[in-house]
Amino acid sequence: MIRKKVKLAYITNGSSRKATYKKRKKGLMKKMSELSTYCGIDTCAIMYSPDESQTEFWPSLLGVEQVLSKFKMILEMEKTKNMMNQERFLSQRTIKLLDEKFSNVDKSMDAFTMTPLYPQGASSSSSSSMVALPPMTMVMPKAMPKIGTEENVQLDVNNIDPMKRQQWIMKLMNNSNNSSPQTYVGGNKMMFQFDHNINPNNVH
Amino acid sequence: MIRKKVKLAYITNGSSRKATYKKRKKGLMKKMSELSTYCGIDTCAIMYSPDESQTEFWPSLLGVEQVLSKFKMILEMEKTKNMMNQERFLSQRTIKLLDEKFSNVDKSMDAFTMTPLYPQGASSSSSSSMVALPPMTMVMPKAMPKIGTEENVQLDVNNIDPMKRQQWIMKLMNNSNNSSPQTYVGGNKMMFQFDHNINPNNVH
DNA sequence: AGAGCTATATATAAGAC
DNA sequence: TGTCTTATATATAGCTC
Repeated sequence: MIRKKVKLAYITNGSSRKATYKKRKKGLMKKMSELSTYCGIDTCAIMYSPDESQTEFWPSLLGVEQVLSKFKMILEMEKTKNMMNQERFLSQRTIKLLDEKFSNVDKSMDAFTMTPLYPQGASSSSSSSMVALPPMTMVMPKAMPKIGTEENVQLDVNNIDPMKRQQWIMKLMNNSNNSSPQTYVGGNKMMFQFDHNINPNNVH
Repeated sequence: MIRKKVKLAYITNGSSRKATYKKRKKGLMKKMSELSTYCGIDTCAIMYSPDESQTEFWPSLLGVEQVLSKFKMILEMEKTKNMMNQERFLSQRTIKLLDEKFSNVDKSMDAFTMTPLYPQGASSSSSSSMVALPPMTMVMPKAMPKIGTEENVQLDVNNIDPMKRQQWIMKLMNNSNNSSPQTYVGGNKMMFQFDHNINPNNVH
C-alpha cells in the first residue's frame, strides 16, 4: 500500500510474497509489542509459514509458555467461579458430581499446563476479577484464506448455562471425543527461531 | 502516534487506555487478515483484556478451532517425520520403544486436538512438505509488559537430537511433570464475542 | 461509551544496488 | 537474498459531539 496500492489478494509471485511476509510479520510484531506496552497486555506469537519452513516463537519460546500458562490460569479461575456459582443453586451432592466432570476438563486441558510462573502479584487493572492476574491477549492462526466470512459468533457466555459454558471452553481446548489423525507422512521442516530483527525495547 | 507522538509506555488513564486498546485491536486484526490474504497464511486471535472483561475469538470460535487443529496436524507430521528419520539409524526394536514415547506425546497434545477438518487438499505453496497443508501463522499472548528482553532463543531443531526436539515441542504444549494450581477463587467474566467491527472482506 | 474527524506518525510496495 | 530509499497508503491520538 505504498508505491502502488496493491489489490488485496494472494501474492502469486513467490519471492515478493516472501518479502511481504517478512515485512508484515515485522510490522505485526511491533504492533503487538506496542499494544502490550500501552495497555499492559501480554502478547506472544507462534508463526509458521511454509515459505520460511520454520516456526517462530515471539518474543521467545519462554514468552509463549508463560502466556499459555496464564491463559490456563484464567480458565482455571473460570472453572472455580462456575463451581462457586453452582453452589448457590445445587446441593453438595450435586456439586460432587459436577466436580468429577470438571476433573475431566482439567485432564483435557493439561496440554495447556505450562510451568506455572504465576500468580506473581500483578494488579488486575480494571478487571472485576477477585484474583490478581495480569491482562492477556491471545492471537492465533486463522483457518483459511477466506477470512471473516464465518458466522459471527457472539455469545455472552455469562448468560448461558454454566455447564454449556464449560463445554464451549472445553471444545476450544480439546475435542476429547475425537481420535486424532495419525497417518501423515513426511512434513515441513520445523525450527524454533526468535526473530532478532525486532527489538521492541528500541521501538521509537 | 498521530496528533501527538505518544511515549511508548503504559497508559495509566483507564478510559483512554481502553480506547487505545479497541482501536489498536481493530488495526491488529486488519493487519492479520491482510497477511492472511497476501501470503495465504492462516491467522486467528484470542484476545483477553481485563478492561473489556471478555475474551474475543477472531475471526470466530470456529476459526480458532480450525487453526489449532491445523497446528496440531503440523506437530503430528513432525512426529511422523522424526520417526521416519529414526528408521534410518535405528533398529525396528528401538523404533518400537520410541513409538511408546511418542504415544505419550500424543496424549499430552490431546488438548490441541480439535475437530480435524483438514487436510482438504490445499496446495502447500513453496514448502518442502510432503503433505499438502495450508500455511499457518500463530500469534499468542506474551507474558509480561517487559517485552523482548528474554534470551533470544534460536535453535535449529532439525539439527539437534530428534528426541530432544520432541521434548521441546512437548514442553511447549504440555508440562506433564507439573500439577496445575487449582485453588484460584473468583475470576474474570469471560465472553465469547466476535468483533463485528471488522469485516476483512470490505477492507480497502 | 461510541462515532466521526483530522493531523501526523507509521508501515510498506517498488526500486535500486 | 538482504538492505536501503522513498513515495504513498494506512493507522491512530486527541477532539468534538
